[in-house]
Amino acid sequence: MPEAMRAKGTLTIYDVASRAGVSIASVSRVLNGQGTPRAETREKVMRAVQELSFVPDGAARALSNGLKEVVGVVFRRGGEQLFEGEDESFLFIDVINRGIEVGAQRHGFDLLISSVGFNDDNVAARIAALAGKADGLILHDRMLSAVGIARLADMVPIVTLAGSPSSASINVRCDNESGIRALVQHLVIDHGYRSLGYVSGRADSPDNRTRSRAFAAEAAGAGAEIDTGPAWHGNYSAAGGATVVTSLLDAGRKLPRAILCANDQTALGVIYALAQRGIKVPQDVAVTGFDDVPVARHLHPPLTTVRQPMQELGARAFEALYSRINAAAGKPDIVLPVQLVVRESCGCPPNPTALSGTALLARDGQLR
Amino acid sequence: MPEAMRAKGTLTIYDVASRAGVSIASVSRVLNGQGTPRAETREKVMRAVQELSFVPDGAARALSNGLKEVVGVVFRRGGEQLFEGEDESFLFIDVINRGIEVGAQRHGFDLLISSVGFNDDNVAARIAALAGKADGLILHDRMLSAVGIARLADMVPIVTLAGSPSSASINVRCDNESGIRALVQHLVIDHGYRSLGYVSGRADSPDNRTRSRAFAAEAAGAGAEIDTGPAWHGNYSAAGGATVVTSLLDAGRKLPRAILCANDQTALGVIYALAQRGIKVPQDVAVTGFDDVPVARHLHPPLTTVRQPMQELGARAFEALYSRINAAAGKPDIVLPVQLVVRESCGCPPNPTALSGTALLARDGQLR
DNA sequence: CGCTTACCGGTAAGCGCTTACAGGCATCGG
DNA sequence: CCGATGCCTGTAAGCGCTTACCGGTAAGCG
Repeated sequence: MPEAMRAKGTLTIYDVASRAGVSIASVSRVLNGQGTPRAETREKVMRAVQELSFVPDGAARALSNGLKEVVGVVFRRGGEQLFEGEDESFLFIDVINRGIEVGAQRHGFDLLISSVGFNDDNVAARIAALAGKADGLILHDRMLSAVGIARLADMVPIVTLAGSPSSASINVRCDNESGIRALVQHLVIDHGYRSLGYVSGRADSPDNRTRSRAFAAEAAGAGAEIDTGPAWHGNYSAAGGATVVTSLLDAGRKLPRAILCANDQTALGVIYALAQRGIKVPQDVAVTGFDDVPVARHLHPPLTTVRQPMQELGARAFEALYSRINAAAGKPDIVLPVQLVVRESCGCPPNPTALSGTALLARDGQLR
Repeated sequence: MPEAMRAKGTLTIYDVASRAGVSIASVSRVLNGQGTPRAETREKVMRAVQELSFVPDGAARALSNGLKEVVGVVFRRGGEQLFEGEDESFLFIDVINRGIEVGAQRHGFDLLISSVGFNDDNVAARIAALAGKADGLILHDRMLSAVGIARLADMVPIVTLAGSPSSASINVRCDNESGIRALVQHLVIDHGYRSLGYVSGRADSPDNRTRSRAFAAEAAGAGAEIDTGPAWHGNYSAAGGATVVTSLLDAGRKLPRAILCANDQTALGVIYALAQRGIKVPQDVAVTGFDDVPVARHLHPPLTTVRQPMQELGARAFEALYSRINAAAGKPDIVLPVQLVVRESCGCPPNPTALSGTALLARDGQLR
């Protein structure tokens, strides 16, 4: 395959050196600001670089100094059948990635992106290949088993998002417990709802497990009844949320006064299914989400949820990885605060200052 | 800086070779399926690779065979002040990127992502650095001047999105002319509107120029009056669209019966500003967008617009780049078809089968 | 005026991998 | 039974860059 870039007369540091009339070492030194080149030398080199519009080869550089300045990011891309509006789901991931990128750029790193389909066979192989091209990896939720992560982790530094910390990898997540607590308290104390249900996310998601556990604990603490069981298992998708409601209703079960959902997507489906059956939100049943994805405010009614600082989640993940790449150790479990966002799906009145739909607002500075 | 990954006992092909009791050449051959290694040799190598969980270094590989299997993607990230809901704007770019990635993965390539802020100083330098790490570059709209692109293009293959083709670079765009034509005809012929206005995008955008020109030509052809002038210059943002309407109104100008917007974001702002002044859409003034971003259907009223095949735009951009990387030439100007999406902002009645809000629909297969 | 000291710049050795080339061994034919 | 013919496998060169090391020149000092 060498014919690939050979075709274009690849220019190298040698070309620059000979044009500038100096040695390749000098060129390298000027380009990297090492040593103390004489002003004249520096100028000759710079001129040659300009004239040839030379760009040093990243691969050679990486090979030589053992640093690629690249971080790999791996995530799942959606499944096959989607709810309309579910396109937005990738927004969640994309916003986090944007945050990673912001952090990365501060250190001259770039992001090497690789998504994995839900039924791709060779996930581990693909991730390994990515690892070979990067200095470290950031894995979104549920990409690899714990052992998979462990194995990978002694090849390259690893940071997981919404996973679990391990001896070898760092995890970054938001404060699920506080978010659920705020939600439960708002529903039970402020609204006085006595019965609650929780539509879970995927069973293998640490975030989901934490939220689920926090839900049970908080509800008990607040003295509310909770409705649980396998019928309440969702999978983070809108379709999953809709299915839960539909089958609950078909089984003749009475719904609790308020339903908490594992994430906003699920809430979207729950609200839809409720509407299908003529059940009013929030008059008959209140519904809440988790994440505060951008569509949340466009739903009818606007969704009460918990905002995760998504950009910052990404930025912190990069920072953690970066220090790990530089051999610095750091806390293996990074937890970011969340914020309750009260809209109308919980039963609160419309907030007159925040028009849903197309309001003109300066954006709250989430990060930086 | 060599201490970076040196810290982790970097394992190399030599380690694998000695553990397997063969030469590094054999290891390489097995790993790449070159030559005809004996079954026994292959097995010994594979076992050693497994046991050590060895992953070949991408940089060394790239240096050796002149192919990094990485494409760089560069785009602008939004400015500072945004409309609420404008977050979605990056969805447009992200969907295209997703398309690029799908195409890339088919050939074992990964995406190296780099966004550029609106007032970053050293854009050219950053892009050049990226070029050094990739086999080719895909540039989103308005990243670099024509000469900038030309200079870059004799370093690495370049594909631009929504730009202009040049002797050195390939461009991929959608069929703006047809989209505008469909819109104008729908408004003039189907609805009978006789006066039209066009809120433009940024003046330096080829897409915008094409749309603007097509608008004038089609309107003239259809016998409609058009309202133009500097007051109609927007900039692709919602704020820009709102400003156009507001200043038109403040200047006491009468609005045309229908307003076409350069993109959906602009339409969002136009609809907002109109609502502010108590002007009804579509009863008083019809409004249309361009792009069909996911929020378009959530607006009030749902936005009539032109759908760009965003995923496919990305996929095609990659394919073009890929063949260019392999020295194959190809058409320098790739144009993809668009589709008129009629909703309610043009004055059409609600479509009962397509509920806005949270309808449950299988998604129309845009691409694969 | 000659020697030390500093400062630059050049030479060359790798970084981990692919692959052209050549050598070894076994098999097959004469 | 010996030479020819392949089929594998190993050796080594080189991809483009960084940097340790060393030699040369000029400046500083006695």
